[in-house]
Amino acid sequence: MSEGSRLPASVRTLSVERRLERGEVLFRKDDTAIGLYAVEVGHISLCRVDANGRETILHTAGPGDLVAEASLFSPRYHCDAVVLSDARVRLYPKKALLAEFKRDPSAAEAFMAMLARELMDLRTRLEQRNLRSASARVEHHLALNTEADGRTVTLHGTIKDLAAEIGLTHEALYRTLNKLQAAGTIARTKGTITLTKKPDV
Amino acid sequence: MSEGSRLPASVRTLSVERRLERGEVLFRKDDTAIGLYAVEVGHISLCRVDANGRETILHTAGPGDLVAEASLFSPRYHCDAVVLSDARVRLYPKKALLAEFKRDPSAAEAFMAMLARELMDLRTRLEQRNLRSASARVEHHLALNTEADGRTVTLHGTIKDLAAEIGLTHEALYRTLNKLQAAGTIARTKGTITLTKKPDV
DNA sequence: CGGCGTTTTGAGAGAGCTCAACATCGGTGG
DNA sequence: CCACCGATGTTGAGCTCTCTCAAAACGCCG
Repeated sequence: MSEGSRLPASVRTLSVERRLERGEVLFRKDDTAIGLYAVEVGHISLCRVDANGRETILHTAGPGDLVAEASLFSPRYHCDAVVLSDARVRLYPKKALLAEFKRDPSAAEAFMAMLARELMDLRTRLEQRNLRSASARVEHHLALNTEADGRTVTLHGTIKDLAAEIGLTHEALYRTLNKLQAAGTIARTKGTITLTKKPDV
Repeated sequence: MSEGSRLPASVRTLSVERRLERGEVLFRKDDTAIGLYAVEVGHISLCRVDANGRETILHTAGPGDLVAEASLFSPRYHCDAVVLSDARVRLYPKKALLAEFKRDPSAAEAFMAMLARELMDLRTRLEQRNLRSASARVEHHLALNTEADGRTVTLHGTIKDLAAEIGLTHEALYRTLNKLQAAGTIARTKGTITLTKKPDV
């Protein structure tokens, strides 16, 4: 889902690996919060069950994502965490983490920085979702994901993955890429997309 | 835009108010990062300009939103901040903020907690945007914004505001609310929407 | 009463989703 | 080496849903 900004190495030693099968429950709402998790493999669904018993998904976390950061500052979890597909996660016990933060302020700062960076990223993604047309979304994504040269975008997964990331069906994405290519906005090679310089009207 | 989780009171005294008119620039990419801003009135647009000179909007911050939290951990800003509509913002100088965090770890913790909470909120919002149908979005929003009773949702602005918040046109929202009401899913009064108990099939 | 913004309803069109079929590419095993 | 298989990539056609543009009813305030 996300590229996964790593937790500082100093706190990684405090973590515990855990493997889970689909359907298992990582934690439930109102369970005592023992820490946050980093998803390494698989998917975890965070959801809440309403008065009618229907569940509402808050978020689906994939490899590289953190789960329940807020549990660090709360005695209990605020939603259920269910394993969607066989997963490997890493538990960072909150006690150890908070102690480490107190012991080493730079670790705390690194964690804050990580949260802040992820916030930025999410806001940008949300902004992207406000764009309705497929081409606008694609261009938005491309414009913000170029290499240093400002024109080349390296694809890190399949086109289907990209489609999911930007909230389009893969068919729509294929067609949009074709249109953009035909229009001369982009050029494609095996694993990259290049933005071609547009004349300034 | 958001409800606006406040910064801890202890750091508020470190802040400086500033008023800006539409079109003014709060900061530019690569400017020295002097701190983060809290938007109190108006809107700030965060954007980046690509190689072709076209700007891409990363985020639009409104009252209650923080801007450039990541600047705390970076020597320079990473995008432009332009005033969209006459605004009042509050600058929290990073030096003072970081010093305060070091002096009082609980302030640091409170800040972290705030970031974590906002992350949760944003992820949920992004999840909501993955729902394509208007009714699904509305129900998602309602299910997650009930009062303690789990059934009543208090509207804090106009319906138009709500429409913008969940990413629909106001027309679509009106029609959807009508449908849900006709279907018996919700009931409406002046400033509230109530979820009516659904029979469990 | 007149004006302004919200609420509401109507009609039409476009864009992406859905379903479906087919091509392509790697990997696997006979 | 070739047949097979699954997943990705690609294209087609129809449909639904929301957006857009328009207009009218409503409520609030000066």
